[in-house]
Amino acid sequence: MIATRLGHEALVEKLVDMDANTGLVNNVGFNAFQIVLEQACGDPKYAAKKLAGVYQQLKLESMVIQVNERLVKLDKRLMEFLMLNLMIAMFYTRLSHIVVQFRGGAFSSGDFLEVLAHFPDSIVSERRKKRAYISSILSKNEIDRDDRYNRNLFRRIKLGHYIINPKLSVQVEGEWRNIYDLLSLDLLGFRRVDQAESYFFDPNKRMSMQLEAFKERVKCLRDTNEPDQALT
DNA sequence: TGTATTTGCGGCCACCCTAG
DNA sequence: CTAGGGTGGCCGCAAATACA
Repeated sequence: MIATRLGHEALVEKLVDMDANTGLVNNVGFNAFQIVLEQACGDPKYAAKKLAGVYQQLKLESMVIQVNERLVKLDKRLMEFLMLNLMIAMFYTRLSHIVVQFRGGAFSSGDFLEVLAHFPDSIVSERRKKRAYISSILSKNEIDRDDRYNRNLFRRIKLGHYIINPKLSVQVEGEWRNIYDLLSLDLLGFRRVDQAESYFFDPNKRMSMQLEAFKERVKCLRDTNEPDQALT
């Protein structure tokens, strides 16, 4: 994990060859790939120079998730695969800011646009970096969308703003975990310092209130089947 | 094992809605 | 009222499957 964080390609290769388990998660619920993405999202230089090498060495294939008692396989070639992992990767660093900046907001196409701009074309084609395309993926996989290939990955909480479907589960170390049990809602608003694997809280009254409201809403969506009142 | 048919899927594009 | 962009339909390719 440290090796991926630092973008040390040769070391990652060595570890993967030694059968290091890339599915293990750290204390905030991230696996090696998601740590790579978090790093890439916050550091354009890392995205441009280190990302491609480490990405390749991790030898990703696919991930399996569980939604509505159905198993859904996401192949690594699918944009959905990358976008779900990006949402996870941006959970602590970016989501907190968005929640505070825009009342009742969450991830929007602009967040992906901004972050993907620094990704090399070998990982994301130019076409896939366009706003229209990103929007269409978000929309297509929104839980209420009537689309043949809707994978129910996202929940829209207002126009153009999405979060990971609160009823989505991922398999971690052989166990099915709800995504918001794996990612710690209580750590929203904390930030990572330097290369450390831990997060620190930056206290701010207004921010705390917005974050509390957001956390409550997500918990409610996860635990009930009521249609979301705030969505018009 | 080669060919036909089906199904899955990515991406293009136009319409329409929303915010300003 | 307008521009920007979210939304959803659709087209055509490619992989999978069925069948001889």
